[in-house]
Amino acid sequence: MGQKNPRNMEEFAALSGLSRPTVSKYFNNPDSVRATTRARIEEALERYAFRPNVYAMNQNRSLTKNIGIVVPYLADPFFAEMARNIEQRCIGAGFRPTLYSSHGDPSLELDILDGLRSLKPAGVLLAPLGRASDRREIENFCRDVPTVLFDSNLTDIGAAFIGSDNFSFVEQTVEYLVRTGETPIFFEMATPANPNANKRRLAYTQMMDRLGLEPHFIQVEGEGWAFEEIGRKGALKAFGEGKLPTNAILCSNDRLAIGLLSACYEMGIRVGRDADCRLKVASNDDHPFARFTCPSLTTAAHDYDAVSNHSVETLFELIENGGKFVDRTETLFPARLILRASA
Amino acid sequence: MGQKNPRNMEEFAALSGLSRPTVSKYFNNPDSVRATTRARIEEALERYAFRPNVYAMNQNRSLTKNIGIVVPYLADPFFAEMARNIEQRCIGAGFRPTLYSSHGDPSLELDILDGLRSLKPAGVLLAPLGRASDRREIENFCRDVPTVLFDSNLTDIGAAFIGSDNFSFVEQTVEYLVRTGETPIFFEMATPANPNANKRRLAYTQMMDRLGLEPHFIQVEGEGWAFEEIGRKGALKAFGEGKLPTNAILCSNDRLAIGLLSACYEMGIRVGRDADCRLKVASNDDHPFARFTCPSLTTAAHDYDAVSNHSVETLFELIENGGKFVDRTETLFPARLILRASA
DNA sequence: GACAAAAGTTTTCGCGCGTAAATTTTTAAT
DNA sequence: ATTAAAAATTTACGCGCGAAAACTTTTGTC
Repeated sequence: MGQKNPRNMEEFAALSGLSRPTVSKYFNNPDSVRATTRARIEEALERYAFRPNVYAMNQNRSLTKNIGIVVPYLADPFFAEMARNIEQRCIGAGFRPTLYSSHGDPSLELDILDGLRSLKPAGVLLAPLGRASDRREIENFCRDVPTVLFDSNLTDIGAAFIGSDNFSFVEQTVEYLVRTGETPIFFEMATPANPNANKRRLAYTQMMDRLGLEPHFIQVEGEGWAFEEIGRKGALKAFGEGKLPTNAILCSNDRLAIGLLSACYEMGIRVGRDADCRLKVASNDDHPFARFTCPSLTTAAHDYDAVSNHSVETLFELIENGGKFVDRTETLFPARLILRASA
Repeated sequence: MGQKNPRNMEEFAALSGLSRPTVSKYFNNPDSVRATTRARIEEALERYAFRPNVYAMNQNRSLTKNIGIVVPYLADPFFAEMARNIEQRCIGAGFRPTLYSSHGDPSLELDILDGLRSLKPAGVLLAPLGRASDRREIENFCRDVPTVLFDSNLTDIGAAFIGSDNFSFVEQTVEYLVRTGETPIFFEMATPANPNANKRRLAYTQMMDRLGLEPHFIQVEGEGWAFEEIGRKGALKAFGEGKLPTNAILCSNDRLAIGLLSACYEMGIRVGRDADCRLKVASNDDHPFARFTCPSLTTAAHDYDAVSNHSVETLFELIENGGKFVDRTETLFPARLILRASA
């Protein structure tokens, strides 16, 4: 303890009785030095507090051990959960993940990618904003930096896409509602920010067609990412305009449903399966808060783990593959229906 | 467009007709070069895509322009919102913020600080886990890196603390409930992770004492950060055990309240101000979802903006002051009572 | 218009490390 | 034990920039 900590790798190497490049090799890959050498270094690491200078390390490397994770809206616990999962796996694989949120702002999304570029990351996991994203710029970015898209697809951009199978979501929720004797009305934003929303609308139309039922829509106004408020306002308006054509609503996503359920409560509309309930509500996503709505929300759940695992695995493959895949793959995971009290 | 982009500052300087160090000065502070020089550089920047190498830049600097933001649990939208606010202000001031979440894990919290250390940040904004945090290690970190604590205080650690005045929260909610003729029972976790929770308990006891009322507690079991589920389970248990001593509950925080309200709904206990309601519920925080609970939640709101602004401003002062303050200050912002339907 | 002070620019050096090439040591097979 | 091959280590060099010191130009004053 009387010793002074080494100021750089040279000094540290001297203290371990080795040359600096040997120590350098160790830090880049501990298995690349002999076991006896490794032991000496690790012993020295216990005695002295030394960490290689990150900046000097990365200066002469074309690729660092950094991984960028970009999500569209971190205030949505769905993305926070995804990010957590992904972060852990990156750390486990010896990478340094850094999390960024576009906060719903396309120009911020580009700024983040711009900043990421100068960090020379080994790879990037990007959940784009969707419709609002600047396709052109993101495409440019993906050309330079190995990037895997997740959650929200931009056709032909990025080395691969991993997400959820929107058809499977709507298929299961529609089928369930119809099986219980209801005809679901599709509740969504008129101009959704996210491409998944469009796929869900399409899936609803197809499902209703297949089942020989007439599709109904409630398309609410609103821009941005404050979905709960948009859902609440839209529901209040829709309920105020008169009787609904049927007694069941299928929300495009859980955050809209949270708003809609709060509107129902406000207006005294009982929701659920009981005989005295005027309305059944189901939704899609299995948002972390879906089990705490009133009533708790019947919804089609993302396979969080599968999507985040497969995204990370795909990025690792991409990195090992030198940043390029011969073919761009799209992997979709099916939903799992979660029955709760709302339908 | 036929030109090739410069590979380094040397080449870029040549293209602008200047020497490299002049350009270097510009990048460190555009105002440190003459207006005519600045114009020439900025003109060249338009023509060629050049960004100084981040790693070479920071290698010889004792302090970078990085700022670390560490929150305890990012899946809580409260922290996501705070982080967003703070991020924006840092960017506006020319810093590079990076966001980290401890995900409720003390060892991860230390890992983050450890990683942050090697990034040589100009400063760090840290919202610690609280009770679970490793005080000793965080204290060490704060000795080496200019750090401002926010949201959750660790006595005498960090250069300053900025948070909310827990007494003001409970004072207002208790006073309101009592004014409306109710005697609030304090609903909280038996062993809360967060120091704010202890302060709120104390404030409740003091308030009840001051008002000459008998304090009542419901202290629910549970560890970790899944507060909604803890609140829900605890409420189901408490309601199942028989009649409550009074008809009003004050939750220690909104996330517990969200769980409690979902339990009320499940058990058919009507909550709110109406005559047919058996229970009034108020809470503290004004969580982003508090307006969407059923009924919407009466709660004491954090002054999000004030806390995040003042945290950032304090950090900037600290940085300008060379990383040290002569005195450690603690700044607390009062709450603002938000009346909604639940009480 | 002369001259000192201030501001801006260039010269020079070194930071801490990665990495290719040269050298040494270890391993394994004869 | 001998020796070639493999693995580990050392030598030597350069990356892209920051920053102090030396030098030059601009600014302001009388």
